[in-house]
Amino acid sequence: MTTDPERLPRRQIDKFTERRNELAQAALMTLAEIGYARASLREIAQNSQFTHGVLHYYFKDKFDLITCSVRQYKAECVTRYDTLIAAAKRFEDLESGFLKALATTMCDDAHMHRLWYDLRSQALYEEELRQDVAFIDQSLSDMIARVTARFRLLAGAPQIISDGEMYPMYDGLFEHYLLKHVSGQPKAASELKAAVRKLIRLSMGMSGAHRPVTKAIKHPSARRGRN
Amino acid sequence: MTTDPERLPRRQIDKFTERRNELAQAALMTLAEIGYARASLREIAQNSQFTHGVLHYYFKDKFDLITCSVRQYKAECVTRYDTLIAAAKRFEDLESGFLKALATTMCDDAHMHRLWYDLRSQALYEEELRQDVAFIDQSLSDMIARVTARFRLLAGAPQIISDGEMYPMYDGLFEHYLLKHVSGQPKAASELKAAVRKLIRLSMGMSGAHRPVTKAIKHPSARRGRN
DNA sequence: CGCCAAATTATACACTCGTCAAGATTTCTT
DNA sequence: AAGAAATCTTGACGAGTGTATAATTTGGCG
Repeated sequence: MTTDPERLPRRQIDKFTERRNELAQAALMTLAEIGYARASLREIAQNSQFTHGVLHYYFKDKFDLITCSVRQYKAECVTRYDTLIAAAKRFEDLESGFLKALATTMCDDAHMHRLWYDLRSQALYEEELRQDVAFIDQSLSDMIARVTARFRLLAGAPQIISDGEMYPMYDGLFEHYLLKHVSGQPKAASELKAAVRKLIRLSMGMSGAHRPVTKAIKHPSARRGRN
Repeated sequence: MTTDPERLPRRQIDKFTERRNELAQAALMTLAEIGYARASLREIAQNSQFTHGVLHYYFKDKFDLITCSVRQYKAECVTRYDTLIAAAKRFEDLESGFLKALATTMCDDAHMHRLWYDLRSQALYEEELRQDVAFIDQSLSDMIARVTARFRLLAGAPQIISDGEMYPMYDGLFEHYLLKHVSGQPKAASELKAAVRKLIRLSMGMSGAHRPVTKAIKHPSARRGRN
């Protein structure tokens, strides 16, 4: 029988959830490595410092472990571009920084991203996953919304497409070039940047060739540093 | 040992591949129903009129069966909008027809579409799947390219974004609203249509509010044959 | 019909899976 | 230090998997 956390003193609850998170983290590694369908409890335990039996001590069942891992995953990736947004004062800086960050995380965190697409696809079949997946999707959509809002502010462009409609397009591009990257195509990252750049321009009513307006935010003092 | 088709008379080859396709079709149903990860050979056979042993008579192994099914799947969906393209003479007709067809297939063929996204996600993990997935992806991209080319022709708009970059955006929207639809959101279909409509307009340099130009194909006779 | 090969079934094997419980070990409290 | 509680290991169970092979049925042809 799993210990009921509600009947434990505060100190033990901390330790309990602490180990839970520790195991969830290890599970996350295994999930990212071999995928949702192939990640068995024994395999997950083997990538941790415990044996497979302990998983049932900290988690009700496999699904409890998976969802705990997934929630942990979300927290890692949702604020990825926020410092970038806060720092960028010019359209070009935000754009180049965003594109570079996108391409970098696609390559460096490829395994985590593919896990996300794996889980989201499984949510098409397993109803139990949908709530968590929908929450993460919304978080990512919000993140894109913050970026695009900043883009519009810096370029002085109006919003001609809603945030909820914008995110799936970015996501479609990311998923597409992620598959190309994982498949070993070396140009996937640069192609992602080029495609997203066009989507940014499109979504703000700029033709691809147009130079961004960079509506003099405050003082248009310096125009240097193109890219 | 599986019978080698190359050593059989022509008549038996037909029967052999015929049954192969028959079984692949049954497998496709099961795959769409319960997903790639959960589709066992016994489950697949149970949805056919045979027992699971016969699968190894017609297929080398499970992967051989899966890929055969996947190739069969592709053939069904790639020419979906071609008659629509050929028939539409005005921008508005093509647009409304395309949007309606998109929404209809998303609802009616939801299980097949979710299988496609399932398989594409699994290709992120299983290298053996990537070639088939890449081929289907390219076929879908070509299909979108034919549609958008027709859009541009009817609206007299220039191409401001490449076909290879356009497809993932359409696909991202489709995948997004498919998940919403499968999750039971009744407005998913109409939201898909609204979002794709905006993407069409965006990709041709029209602001969302603008009425399509419908550059009166003055003398359609001279433009015939473009396809 | 009788026969042989193709086609199909039925069964078996070795393996992995999630789950569970009993026992061993560590940690904490008093 | 001793007992109690928390934690971890070990091994087992039944179900399900892909694969392989022997047994059986089917169908065409001399």
